[in-house]
Amino acid sequence: MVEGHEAVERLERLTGMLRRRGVILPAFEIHGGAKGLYDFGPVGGRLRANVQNVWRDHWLSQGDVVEVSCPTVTPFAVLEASGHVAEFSDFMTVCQACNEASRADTMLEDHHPNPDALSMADLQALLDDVRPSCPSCGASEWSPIVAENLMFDTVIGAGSSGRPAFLRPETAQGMFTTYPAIYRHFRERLPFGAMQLGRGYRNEISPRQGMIRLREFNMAELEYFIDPESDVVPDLSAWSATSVQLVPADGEAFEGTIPKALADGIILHPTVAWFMARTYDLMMSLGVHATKLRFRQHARDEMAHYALDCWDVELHGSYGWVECVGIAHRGCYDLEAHERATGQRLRAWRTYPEPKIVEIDGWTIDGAKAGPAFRALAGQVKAKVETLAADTVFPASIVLDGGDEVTVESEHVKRVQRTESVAGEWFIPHVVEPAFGIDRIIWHLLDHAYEESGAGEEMYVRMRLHPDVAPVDAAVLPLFEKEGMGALASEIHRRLCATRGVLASYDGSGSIGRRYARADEIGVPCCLTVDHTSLEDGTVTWRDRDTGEQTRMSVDDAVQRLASR
RNA sequence: GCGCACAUGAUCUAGUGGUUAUGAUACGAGGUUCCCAACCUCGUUACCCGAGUUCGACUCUCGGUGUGCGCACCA
Repeated sequence: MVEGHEAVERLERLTGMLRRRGVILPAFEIHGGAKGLYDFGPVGGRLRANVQNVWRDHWLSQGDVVEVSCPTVTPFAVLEASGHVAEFSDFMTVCQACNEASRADTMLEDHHPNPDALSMADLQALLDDVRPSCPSCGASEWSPIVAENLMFDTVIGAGSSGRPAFLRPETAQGMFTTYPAIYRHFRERLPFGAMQLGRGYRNEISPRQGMIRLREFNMAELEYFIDPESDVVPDLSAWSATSVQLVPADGEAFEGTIPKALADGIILHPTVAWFMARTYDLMMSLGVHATKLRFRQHARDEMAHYALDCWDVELHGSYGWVECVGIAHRGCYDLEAHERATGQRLRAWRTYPEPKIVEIDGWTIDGAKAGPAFRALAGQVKAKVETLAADTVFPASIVLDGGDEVTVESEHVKRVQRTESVAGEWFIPHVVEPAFGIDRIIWHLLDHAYEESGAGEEMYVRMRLHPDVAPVDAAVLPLFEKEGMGALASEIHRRLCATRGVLASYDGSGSIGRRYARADEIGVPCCLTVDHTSLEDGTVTWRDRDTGEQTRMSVDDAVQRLASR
């Protein structure tokens, strides 16, 4: 996956540095480590927090989005309703000849219209019956099927009273299950969004590629609920000059603007286009390189069956193009699924522009007469009668669902004639979901920002992180730790750290050049150096990470500048 | 999950069935230095875990764990 010898070495130097400096490191290493689990260390912790804050502020700025936080432990029934129990299970079988593991349903596709939907027992029976040949060696002796569930399972409560549960594989379900509260919060008016930053869990068969495939990961999802019949179109004019790389499901990759791709029918839905555009802005404000970002549309057969359109944001880095964001139009799938499973109403009310006048003209039963006449069948008779046309002549013979035929006399029925005014209707909102893999994004921020210059012993490393996400805002460096310069620098350091939103580090060891280098390596955007002049007039030099340029300014100005960023 | 390879200070690495296990960088203390990994002195830190073979294992064998790569998997 990693291409080229030089790229592999760069990747090794980068990951080595991230470990050494406490940015990202394997978790539980003193116990031997655990696959697919990573720590954000003393430097990485704030990097992650900064990325999450930029993400949070970006979406909250829309004004119609709220943040919620739901449990990671999720009852079985929730994920059964959402389809995850079925979707996240693969039925594996192992070839007895060559030990190659294969998915049973994949091998049986030619023998059943939809083997993916079969129960484990039925699939086993079909496998025994068909005995497909192994795609690897051609033999056809298979081990019994084993269910591989990609979700971590657990139990809520102890002993026999415990309810089966999973650690959530995505945060989205929490937004769907809490939909009624969100709907109420927004005074029952679409569109609106709910978002959540949190952890998700997938018991991956084989975590690989460092931070790219994790078993526990940080994700951030936004569920934007819309009225499918609304003709309000988001204003995309702000992006009419922003060219992005687009890879449509059919056709060649090209560069173009999002509004044009929508107008040309390549992007299928205006709200999807809106979130693509907003996501592009977010990626830029995090420091992603525009040339290393592309939108790739899912092919029809790649999309979940309910999705109406889906675009991934892929970022390019040491592992090639990696899916980091998915922007999916999920239709009404999720709310409908939970509604079906619970019987709760997960809908929104749509008021018609004009109330609809409905003429009701038909029949119903006269309970006092029909009840005694039909006794146990009265309910069924009522249902049937209410479907009869207004011009039905009684007595009439009708056939009930059970096959019984009854004769309904005119005394059993009453004419119903009235005019009703219907103000609106309930409908299931559609959902557009941008879902972000925070760890993957952070990885690419680091990968894009990491810059080496020189070679061998002379190599110099600079992490050109965006100042909004840089783990440390400023380094305070006394030129020498004597004659009061150290004390003054310590004072400035404390003052900066006491300033809301600012984190500074103090470094007094080694030559000044070495300390600049240490700061550059983890991407500290500026260094404030205290020298002899500082002792005289209270100024410091502000050194810019990227240019190395120094500006002399008062301590107050420097603090002010950092605080207002 | 299968196969191949690898595992030595904080990092990168040398090396050995037998005394005190290399080197560099980094880190710490001191000195020097008026701004970009300089220099001098001193110092701290390591053979992944567990069993086995052996008088003796960091070294050999097996198992585990982790890492990389290939296959499979990836809502």
